Amino acid sequence: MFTSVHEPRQNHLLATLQSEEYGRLLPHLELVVLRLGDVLCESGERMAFVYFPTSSIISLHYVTEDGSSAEIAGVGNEGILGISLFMGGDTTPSAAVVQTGGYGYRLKADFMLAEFNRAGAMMRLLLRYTQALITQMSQTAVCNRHHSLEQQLCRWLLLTLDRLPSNELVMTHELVASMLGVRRESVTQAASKLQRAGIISYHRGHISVLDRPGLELHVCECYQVVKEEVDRLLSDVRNTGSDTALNA
Amino acid sequence: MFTSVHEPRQNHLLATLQSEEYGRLLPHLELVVLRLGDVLCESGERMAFVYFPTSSIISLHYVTEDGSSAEIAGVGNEGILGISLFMGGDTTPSAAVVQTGGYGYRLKADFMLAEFNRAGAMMRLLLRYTQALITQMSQTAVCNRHHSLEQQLCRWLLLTLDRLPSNELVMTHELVASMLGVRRESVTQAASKLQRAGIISYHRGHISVLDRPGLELHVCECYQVVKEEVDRLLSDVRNTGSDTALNA
DNA sequence: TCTACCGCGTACGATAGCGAACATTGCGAC
DNA sequence: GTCGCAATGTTCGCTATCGTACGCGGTAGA
Repeated sequence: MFTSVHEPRQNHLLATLQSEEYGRLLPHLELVVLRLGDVLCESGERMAFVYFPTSSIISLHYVTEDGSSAEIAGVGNEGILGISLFMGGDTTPSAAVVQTGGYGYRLKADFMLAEFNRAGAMMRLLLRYTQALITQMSQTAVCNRHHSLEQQLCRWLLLTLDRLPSNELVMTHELVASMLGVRRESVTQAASKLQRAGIISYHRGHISVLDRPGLELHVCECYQVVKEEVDRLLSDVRNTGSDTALNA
Repeated sequence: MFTSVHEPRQNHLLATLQSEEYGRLLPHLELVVLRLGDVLCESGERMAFVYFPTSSIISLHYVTEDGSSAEIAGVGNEGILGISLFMGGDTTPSAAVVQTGGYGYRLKADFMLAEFNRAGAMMRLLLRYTQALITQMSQTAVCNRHHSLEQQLCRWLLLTLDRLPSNELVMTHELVASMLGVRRESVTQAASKLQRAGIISYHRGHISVLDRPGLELHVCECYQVVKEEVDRLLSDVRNTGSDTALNA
């Protein structure tokens, strides 16, 4: 995918850790290749590992009884897959599927849990990330209710773009449709409208964003809400840590 | 509202606590009356208290820029309002409004946080509840995407019913509409259909459920998914607690 | 007792997205 | 090269829900 040097700290959560915690984790972090379509966790299944994406993106997905699907939230280099492990439920009704192929690091679930249970900086960081994920899910619910497919497509493109180093997504209309929970034809319509406007350009499974400011003009508020919450919750981790200070 | 004796343990979270934790909390729990429409937390505001509803229900609500609104999730006697405090973010983009008047107990935020930071049974319980809340939000997103208004109305009625002692809701169509994020007229249509089917009966701000099994026939899978996750996550708290055992 | 407003009923055109069907066109396997 | 399929384009009727408008009865407050 990207032939640059692989480094766990390409994942923002890992990058935020102080050297003490990071040092404990490092020997146990295992580089993995995540291919598009890989199912990292089925609905109701306990994960043996948690994943820290670096150049990949994972989609939290729910499939209804009648076979329709919808993305609940996405996990990229800003986050971690597997929060149910430390939240205590072990499983979730949703599944985890690789939405954009790339790299990531994984960590044995038991090791992750032990680190969480130290109740230190790592725990506080993971909880803040979980709140960011909650915001993402909430906005998905709101957006599904009130905003047009075109707006939702823009939101999805921007959120995906923010997790990638380039402006090109390897992604078919069909796949986008399964993310947004709509028909492929509806995505084609919305996408071709954006293409005619010169905002994006696509061809057989590749989507390029040509005019990012243009995308931001078409998107609904949901994008900004999510982005600002993620920034707020995961940037200034240092000066927050409730009662226990995080000193470097 | 209900003239029975008030007791904090009418809230299921508080009822789950062992005597040690409960004993620490009890002197600080303050009985409060929550009236329909009360705003317990504005969007982006830090709460001074967390709330444990007993006979009341609180709605987590998002209001869009154009004034539309949608419920993200509800909090009743099974839960707690104010998770952002211990998750570390302090605030959320959504607001908290009383959806059904009644009683509840509140606790000073600082005290709650101190208890959470003991990293004991209380913390694990709150995290499990947070995961249940996440499931509720996820299903809201899915349901908004794929299911009909009638199904969503049934889901909402059942989830509300599960949190109340009687089969009567004090609730106008207008209010239900603002919860589901649809027009009042659409709610009237769906509700009158259910009334004609003999499943519910309503009159000027009061909705009675006459045939609960009938409701469950009309509801989508989302209700069961949420209910089962809440039960799973909050019933068998005893035999789970990761590394630290909870012995009575 | 009267009246204003709240809660609900209903109707009508508009529209976004659905479901199904079918056309077109690259690209990869052979 | 060419064959087959994946990816996208396009159309048509359909339905759920919207936006708007207005009617009507019940209930609370003067």
